[in-house]
Amino acid sequence: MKQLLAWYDANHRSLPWRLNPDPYWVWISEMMCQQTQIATVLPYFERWMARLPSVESLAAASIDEVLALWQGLGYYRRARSIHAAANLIAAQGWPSSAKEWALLPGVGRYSSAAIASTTLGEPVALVDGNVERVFARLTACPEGKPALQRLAWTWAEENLHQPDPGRWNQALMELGALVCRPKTPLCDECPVRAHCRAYALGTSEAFPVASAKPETISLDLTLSVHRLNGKVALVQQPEGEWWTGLWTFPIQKGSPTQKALGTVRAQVTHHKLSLHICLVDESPSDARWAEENELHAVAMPAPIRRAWSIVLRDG
DNA sequence: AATGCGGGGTT
DNA sequence: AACCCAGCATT
Repeated sequence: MKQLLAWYDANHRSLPWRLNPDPYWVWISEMMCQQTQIATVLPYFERWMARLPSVESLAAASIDEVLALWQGLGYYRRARSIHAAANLIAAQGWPSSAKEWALLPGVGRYSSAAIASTTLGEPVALVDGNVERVFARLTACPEGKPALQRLAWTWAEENLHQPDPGRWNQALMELGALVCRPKTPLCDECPVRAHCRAYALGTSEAFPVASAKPETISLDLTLSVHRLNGKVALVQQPEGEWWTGLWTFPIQKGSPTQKALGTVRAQVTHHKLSLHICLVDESPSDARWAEENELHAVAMPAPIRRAWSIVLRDG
């Protein structure tokens, strides 16, 4: 498997946090990259570093500003975790091992290993979606998700390249992202195909074996847009609701009783949301009235922002 | 080990 | 519409 490192050196993407493997940069990048594609993250990362260039500036920022910088990335709890962790780091200093990293909110087994191997050179293995797929094909693993993950972690630990764990981990993930892709893997370009059981069988695309998908749930929600004198009513979603902590128009469960101005559809994990937009005259009881021309600076989920642009166009 | 958490882009 | 993405936390 030594060919992998040479391949990585010659073919890896030049990412900001690789050019500057500072703990702050690597940590933020790992948080943004959770369940999110690299290409999506890049513009958010640049904007973030321009505004919050250090852990001290992050700790001093308001959660509203952090959420606004996060707007559009999804899984907004990550933004809250980062903000909370920044205050811990500002008070206690940087973690000095993967084990310490994993004590911070939002940092689990994968992220702690990624950060520690990259910034500290600590010999800790990791498995993400890429490594899991690489492992599944290399070994033609017939197992579904739970067993596959367990086996992949064991494999990663046994095969960690001790002299340079950070570069090795990056190389495994990069191989999964660029060559050992989910669909149409580029096996002819693979530096380790000589070791690949699925390639030998000619069935690379059959791995990893698909597991049962959760049933999609359809939900109707009514979005009440109250406008008055150039202002609009917003509510901040509480814990336990969709888009916790972000600003939205008042939301009721169910279909509207009046005719909707339009409908915005959004997919949230395995939920399919239909957001019916209704214009309302009377003022809501419990809301913040925001100037319409300041709305762009408010942290709103992407579907809500789409709903607002429909109101501006047709309302 | 299995869910819940509750987004977004790509094909 | 399905699929996947540098997962985490809780049970």
